Amino acid sequence: MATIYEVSKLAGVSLATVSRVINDSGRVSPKTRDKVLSAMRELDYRPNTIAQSLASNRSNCVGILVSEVYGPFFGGMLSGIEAELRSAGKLAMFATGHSNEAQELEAIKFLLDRNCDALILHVEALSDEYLLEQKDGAMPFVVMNRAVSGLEDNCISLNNEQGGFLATNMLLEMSHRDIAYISGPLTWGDAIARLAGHKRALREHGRQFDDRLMVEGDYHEISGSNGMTQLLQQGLPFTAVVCANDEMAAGAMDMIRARGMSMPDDMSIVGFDNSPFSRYLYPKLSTVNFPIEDMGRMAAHWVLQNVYNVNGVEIKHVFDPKLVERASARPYSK
Amino acid sequence: MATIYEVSKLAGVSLATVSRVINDSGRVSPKTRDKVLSAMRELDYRPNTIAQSLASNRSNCVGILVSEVYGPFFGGMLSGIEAELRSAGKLAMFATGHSNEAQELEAIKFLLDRNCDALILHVEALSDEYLLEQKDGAMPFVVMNRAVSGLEDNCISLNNEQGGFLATNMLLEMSHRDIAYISGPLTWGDAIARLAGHKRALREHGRQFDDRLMVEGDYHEISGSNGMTQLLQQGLPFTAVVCANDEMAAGAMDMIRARGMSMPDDMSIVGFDNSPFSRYLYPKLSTVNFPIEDMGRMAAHWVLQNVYNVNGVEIKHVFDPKLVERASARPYSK
DNA sequence: TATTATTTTGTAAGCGCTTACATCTTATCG
DNA sequence: CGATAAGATGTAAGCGCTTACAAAATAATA
Repeated sequence: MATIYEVSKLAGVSLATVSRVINDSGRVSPKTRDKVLSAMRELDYRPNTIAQSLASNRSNCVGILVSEVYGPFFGGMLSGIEAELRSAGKLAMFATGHSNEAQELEAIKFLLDRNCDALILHVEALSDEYLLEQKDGAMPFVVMNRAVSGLEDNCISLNNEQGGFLATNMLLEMSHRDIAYISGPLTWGDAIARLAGHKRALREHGRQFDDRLMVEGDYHEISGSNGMTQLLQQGLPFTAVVCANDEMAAGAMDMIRARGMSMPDDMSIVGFDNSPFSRYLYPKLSTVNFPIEDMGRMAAHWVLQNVYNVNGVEIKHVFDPKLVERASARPYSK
Repeated sequence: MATIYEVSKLAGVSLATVSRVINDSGRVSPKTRDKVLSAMRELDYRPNTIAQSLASNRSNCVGILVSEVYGPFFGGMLSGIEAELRSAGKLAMFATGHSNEAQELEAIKFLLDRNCDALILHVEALSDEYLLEQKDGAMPFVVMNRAVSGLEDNCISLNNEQGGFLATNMLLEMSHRDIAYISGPLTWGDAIARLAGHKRALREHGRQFDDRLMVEGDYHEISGSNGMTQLLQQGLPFTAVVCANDEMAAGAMDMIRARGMSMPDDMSIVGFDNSPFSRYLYPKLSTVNFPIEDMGRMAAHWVLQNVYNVNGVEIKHVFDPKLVERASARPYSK
């Protein structure tokens, strides 16, 4: 592999000049630039990025920490981030934290050691305090999917409360009166917010929230079917259920069917996330859209602007969810 | 950030000695090692990986090229690779090729420029010839999901033919006689192999393959429903259909239902891939398992063994698919 | 045209590490 | 106990770039 030295020799100029044309920095006369450019072409020269990083203290890499690389959610996020970064010539490297504090910390260290220029974090176990402490540290970072107060400028999140509201509100406007709710783990902020939105919708429609019509799941399919069983066994009447994510909705639907009920006739159901598979379900699931890919792109923009000084769109910190109406919910008629 | 120089000063030894304890290379007396170790601890020293790479000509990064980072397939693959690499202290960096030759080539260059130590490629547009040419190049690489002849040692793939066979064979053994097939794009090797397996099953059961009962899709949902429509409109009788992937199966199921038929009573259906969502479908989809995560891990092992000399399990180049029997197919009874 | 400002180019000192080689210690053995 | 081998440590030359700073070339101005 040719080095900058060989290029400089072939072009008959100094190292510095070659470096200048590579980085398009400083002034170089058109004539010299051409000489250098053609020398580079002739030698098929490609700068050694490692050496560049060492000398410039810039790696052009951004580290991405996700809980899992698996699943539609993270897939969408990575996809958005990578596309955006890539088109700016930056590299994405990733590590996983598995929603576990020790692993998240270790992954951050791992990425830090790699001399990333910035971090995009989707962390679930790390505390707000920890994140706050890093705010003025050396490493710029964005946090996805959380709205940490005092750290608004670094966060990109969804208005989960509004999403929860939209789901229940739709059902209410369809004249459903008794609406059950299968929540996500209430140790997580997004689950809390979604539930809060559900309650607000109830309140605004003059309905009272009934504890017994709510069960806490863990965002996995099985907790959706278990939750549904529990709800059904109580014998309390309800004609619709909102699930805090699509996985649990899938589980719930399975159970509803197993009980011999049909959807949406006997039971309306709405999910949350608008996962790719939600439209494969039967009936096609009405759900709340989570624009995770757009949010990923936005995170990448944040980095591009704040770290690499490329200016682009204005950063949007809080995204709004939208309802996706399909076939799993329909107006209630006695 | 402390540098190796400060460590050496604090420990009262030379740079070389510190480097030796960092890399656990060469001989260092226990006493000195302790001194160095505690100096490192005291300074919270962490080696600068960029500098290490430059000096040692090793980056400890492996580049991963996938078509998309989206979707269950690539998600599983990345997940497997990352987990394995990570536990060996190696970094995964990725880029996307979008099944497009120019983009795949560019992504490879991008990764190459990043001084990866090896590449894991999931490429669809690049020709066998191109891959063959790279075989003895400077950059070690594994290719996923293809079995290029002459490059067996670098490939990790699924026995797609066998998968296609299993799907159709199951149906045949359930006494179905007329089985339709919705194929993937026949420009791709895996689609061709799956279809070949289908034909073999037919043959082994003394049935003749009928052109009219086969349509070519593109692996997306919509082509599954379109394909199904086409199949149904011909008026030829058939009681089961196998789809070359689960997405198309989802589309086909939708159409079957839209036509007022019910599954598996009026029509049996089997998919391919065992995507996570396949068990959310109704009825739960019988399908052929694609152990993509295991294959990802294996690719990582290949790299670990061939590039980093860490020895582990024996490399398995061709994986066998397994049938996952669920509810969407049942024995035929007139 | 001499003088000064401006643009273009070169020089050389790192960036933080690895590693061949040289040097100095300590153990081994006749 | 001296010679020799083996073990421990140090010296210094890079790895391929960037970037102050200095120097040279060119343009602008009086």
